[in-house]
Amino acid sequence: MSRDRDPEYAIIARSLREQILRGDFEDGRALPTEAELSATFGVSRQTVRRAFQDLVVDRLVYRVPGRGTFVRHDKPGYVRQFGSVSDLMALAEDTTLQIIEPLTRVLDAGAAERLGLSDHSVYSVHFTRRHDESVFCATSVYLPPDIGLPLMGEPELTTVGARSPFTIIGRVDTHAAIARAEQSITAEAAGLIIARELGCVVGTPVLRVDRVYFDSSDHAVELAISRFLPERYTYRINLMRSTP
Amino acid sequence: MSRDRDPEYAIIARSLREQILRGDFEDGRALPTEAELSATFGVSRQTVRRAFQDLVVDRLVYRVPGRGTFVRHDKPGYVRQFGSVSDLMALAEDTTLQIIEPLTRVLDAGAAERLGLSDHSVYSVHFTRRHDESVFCATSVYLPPDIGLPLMGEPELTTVGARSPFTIIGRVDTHAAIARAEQSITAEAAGLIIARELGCVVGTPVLRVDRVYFDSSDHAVELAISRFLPERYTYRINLMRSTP
DNA sequence: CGTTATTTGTGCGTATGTATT
DNA sequence: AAATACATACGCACAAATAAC
Repeated sequence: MSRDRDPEYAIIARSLREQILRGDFEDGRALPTEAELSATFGVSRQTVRRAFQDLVVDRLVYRVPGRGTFVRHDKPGYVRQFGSVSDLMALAEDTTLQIIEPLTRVLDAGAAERLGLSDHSVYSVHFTRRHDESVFCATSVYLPPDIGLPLMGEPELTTVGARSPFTIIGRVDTHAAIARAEQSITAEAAGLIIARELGCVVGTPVLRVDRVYFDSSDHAVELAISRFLPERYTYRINLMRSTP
Repeated sequence: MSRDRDPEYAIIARSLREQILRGDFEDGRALPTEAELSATFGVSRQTVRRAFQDLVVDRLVYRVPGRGTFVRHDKPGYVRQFGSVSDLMALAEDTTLQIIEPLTRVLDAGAAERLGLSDHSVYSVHFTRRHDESVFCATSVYLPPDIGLPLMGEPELTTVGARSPFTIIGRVDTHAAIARAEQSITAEAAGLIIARELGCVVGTPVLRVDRVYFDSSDHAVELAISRFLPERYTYRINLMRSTP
């Protein structure tokens, strides 16, 4: 009956996710059992199990046969795995971006140098990123003029407050194919601006990820500096010993 | 090789994983369909779907309704030159390790769970790591009993204050060859103990890296939790779009 | 000590929907 | 239009782990 494009299990998963994030099961109490949820939502037990799968993959809960389902005591959050450039672009799949400072031309010697530009003129845009309606990341993007100028026509980038489900690097990739990226990861204390945007206290540790993207001619086409809230985000990588 | 304790879907998943890593589906060819695998393995289509779930979660394949199942061409393995298991082992080349708490048997439910152990008994050792005589990292290592017990004979691990130029994972690798590792990175505030060991103020942001190493049978053989001083250490990775 | 009830895990069969070819 | 292939959803049965008695 419901015009919901979301399948049943996704609705159940979202409902449970909200309750968990609200702290309804904080004291080690178990979540409702499969049988209970199946009754209250009026679906089969298999559908409830399908909903729990998502929560387990997100490391939001763990399940023990014979006992029940429990929220993880260690901070869960949004986990993404970035092992390749495509993984970075796939970020748009389940997150939305909201413009804080629209795309404009600015003078920034540091950013220009990291982009390998002789001039100090770069195009910059600043935005936050959400998953499940909560902000987990604030990002500043710097682009060389030849990449940034054509993007000035995109209302998603030039309108303050605009929300859209895409990645800057996805747009850049249509102009200049990305071949590789250099990435460095460190920890730092949240400053005044970042703390306000992420909704945390000044001085809170945040994860800082700097990425420089290069096209096939090995010219830098984007510098992205992101600050992540650690309790809402974990950076995950799989490492292999050898290639197939 | 396959143990009868493993469920059917795990056997199918392992079989597919081996074929994928061997490169059987490299040229964009689709994997066998659910119906085909269900016939060849003599199981229901649901069981095949359950096997594919694991591969999708591991981002080894992606599935397209109406088309089929395909291996991701940008697997983590492609970044091996820059962020691989061997890189982690090479850490010993220019750093030294100093034992803070020697290798002992402890009860730790959390560590045991992450190692996939049914029992809570694990072997644990805690140490700092130096580069150029200054500490940049404090690490806690947890090992399953069958790996940890044989290491109790190593004086470098059981003597408080002992300094030596090696990595735990290097030792573990001689007992059980490491095939892959899962790594998650986040930021946190230094607690009392970590702050003292790293020589920083309590509350300072530190980079926390959790790694779980797996052998060729996909059994966890080591959990290492490291805290890095951001001003002395930055984590760098190069990401590639495709193979060079 | 075993017994029993509860809860999750595995596996099967079926039906229907949706996207692709 | 038809066939193919994955997605969702229901039903059922039994196994295994846990906890309470």
